[in-house]
Amino acid sequence: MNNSQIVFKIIEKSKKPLSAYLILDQFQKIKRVQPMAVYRALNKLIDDGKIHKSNRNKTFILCNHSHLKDHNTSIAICKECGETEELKSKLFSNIFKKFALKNYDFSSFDLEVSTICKKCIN
Amino acid sequence: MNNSQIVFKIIEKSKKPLSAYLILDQFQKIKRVQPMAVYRALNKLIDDGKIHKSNRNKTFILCNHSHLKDHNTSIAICKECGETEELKSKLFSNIFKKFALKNYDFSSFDLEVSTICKKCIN
DNA sequence: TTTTAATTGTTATGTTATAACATAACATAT
DNA sequence: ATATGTTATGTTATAACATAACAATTAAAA
Repeated sequence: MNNSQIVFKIIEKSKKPLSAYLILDQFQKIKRVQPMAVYRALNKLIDDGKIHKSNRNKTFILCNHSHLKDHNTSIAICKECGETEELKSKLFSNIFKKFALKNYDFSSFDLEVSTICKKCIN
Repeated sequence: MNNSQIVFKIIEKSKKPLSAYLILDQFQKIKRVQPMAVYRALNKLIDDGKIHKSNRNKTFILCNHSHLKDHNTSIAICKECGETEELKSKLFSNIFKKFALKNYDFSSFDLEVSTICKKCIN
């Protein structure tokens, strides 16, 4: 197993979204590695479309492959607990098509919506 | 002028989205302050709905007040140049109403879409 | 006026991420 | 077999972003 595969496994096994340094902690139980190794593996997995990154929480989550045809990604994040869920990008691409913005091109996008999950709402 | 007002002015004057530490640089031309002072001012401005933060680029931009009634925010960011633009949240709140997700509540959200601006598209 | 709350100052530290340089490991062409 | 290309990995250092914890000051309410 190469580093990317190890990192993928770590993310796959985790119930919670993991930050790069939490992934590093796990990784170091297997092998002595530096942060750079984790970041490189993460970037590769992102390039390969196997994981997504939440910019808000700086965590990395599995891609659920619901967007194989379009390479757009859309995720929801709970502001409270950090839980994430992948959304159907199609909904948004339709909006972007309909209400075109003169300054931006939405043929490829990466959307992140911070909100609150129903467990945390109280 | 208190710190928040100074920070607001700095953001207002800038043509480009500024990171916290770029704001700090500007701030220090006026007064000797530490990063904490900037972050506190920024958080206050965000709480007051006067600015938004881009999680992707870690930059702070003026709120254009197009969302006074709903307190939701939506911004587009160019992956290349970091330019940002505030979008009409209404478009998205409609989607979220229509295609309700069972695990999330979208009565209040904060949406960020990374894409490419037409200047950078080539 | 004194006590309370809010803001600001300061130091230290924590967290996330990349630059820069070097080597290993393996495949393919000469 | 050896040179070359390519991808993955190792390593050190540091840049960039952010908060904790506590002290001092200022503003506002009692």
